[in-house]
Amino acid sequence: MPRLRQFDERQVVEQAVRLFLQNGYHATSTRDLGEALGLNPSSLYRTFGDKRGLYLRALDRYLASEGERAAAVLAEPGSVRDRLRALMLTTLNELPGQTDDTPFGCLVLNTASELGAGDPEASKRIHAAFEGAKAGVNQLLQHGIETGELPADTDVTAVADLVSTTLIGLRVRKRAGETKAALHATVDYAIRALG
Amino acid sequence: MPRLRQFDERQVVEQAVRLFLQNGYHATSTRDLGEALGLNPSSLYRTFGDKRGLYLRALDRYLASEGERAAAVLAEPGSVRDRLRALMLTTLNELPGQTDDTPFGCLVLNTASELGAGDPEASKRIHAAFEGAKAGVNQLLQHGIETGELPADTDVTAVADLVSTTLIGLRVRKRAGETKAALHATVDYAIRALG
DNA sequence: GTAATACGGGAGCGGTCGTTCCACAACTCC
DNA sequence: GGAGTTGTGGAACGACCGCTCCCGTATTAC
Repeated sequence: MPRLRQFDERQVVEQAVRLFLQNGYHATSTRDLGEALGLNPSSLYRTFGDKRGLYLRALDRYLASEGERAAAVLAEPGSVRDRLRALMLTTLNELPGQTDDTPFGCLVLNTASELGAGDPEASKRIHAAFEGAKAGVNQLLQHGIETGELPADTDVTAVADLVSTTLIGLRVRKRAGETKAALHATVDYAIRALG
Repeated sequence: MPRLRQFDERQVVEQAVRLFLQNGYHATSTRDLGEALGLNPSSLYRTFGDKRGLYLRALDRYLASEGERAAAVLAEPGSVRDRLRALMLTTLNELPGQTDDTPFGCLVLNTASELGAGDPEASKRIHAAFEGAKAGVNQLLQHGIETGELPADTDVTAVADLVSTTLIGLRVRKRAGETKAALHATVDYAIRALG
């Protein structure tokens, strides 16, 4: 019955992710979004409700793609150490289009820092992301114990907690503009610390 | 010759730190600041130039007080492990007045996340803070080796790098609203991981 | 006292914010 | 083809933004 939508919603949300990654929530105006997404205000508001709605959609999209990315890395063959290293390194990869002087960082962590725990919907997603990361590392470590790569008495919970906390630190340091060399060195230290 | 200033500049800057900690840079308006600081626009702008100037002053004040706090902890007597634990725990302490549902986090990291590497003056301060933290931990570890508390072959650079990255992760997790119990557990894991 | 100087109070500037509204276009169903 | 429904385009709303200006006031130097 109706007229068809003239834009790809998914593509639009992904573009919104980029904008929010670059400038954060408050510094990205609905006009910026409309222009970059090729949407006029009425389309934007009809589709996403309001700016916060679009932000949460972008956050969801980001979580999904990051989750896929992490799962793919963890599912690869190879030693646990290699996969853990790969996991850390992929979180440091650049999205195409971002420059070195304005690294994007992680939308989850940027959200946590900018909005704090004030927005309940955002908080839910942040904590889900934290738990997901920890669970992934946990599972990987467990696998390492089973194959004998890691000592049987490894405190999986503790190490997974530390590794995921280190991952957070790494991504914030990246957002702050630290060099790849420095971040890669930290990754090496972390792998080596596994013993 | 002139009329005396009727407010305590330092007190005003500290109040600005609190506001920026709570709401971030963009979500804190100059009117919010003026109201909370008891300053009308003309006084505010005469004293600090503009909003960004006040922000950088607040950042400087924050860096100074955090630096003092860290130095005090590191200078205390006791084992290296105890002091390292104390250092981590103090970064998780609450400022008076903040509630559990809007934890403040760290102004340095909030700045890094919200503004990215875009503001050169802010970036300078962020990197100085990172380097300072790493240097402090480094020095403490070195001391631990000299007293024999830590193994002589400890890779001080690597451990200091990892510990300071973990500190970043801890503070972001706090800002995200994680429980004290979870954060304290991570601190325990980190200390234990020293071997 | 008088001149000089910085401050306090507050109205108000131009601009941008998030958001809404409405006329019109495009599509499906009958 | 007409009715019904949804999307698009763009102007515009009230609120708030960072910031400036002006004027009366308080203080110091002489």
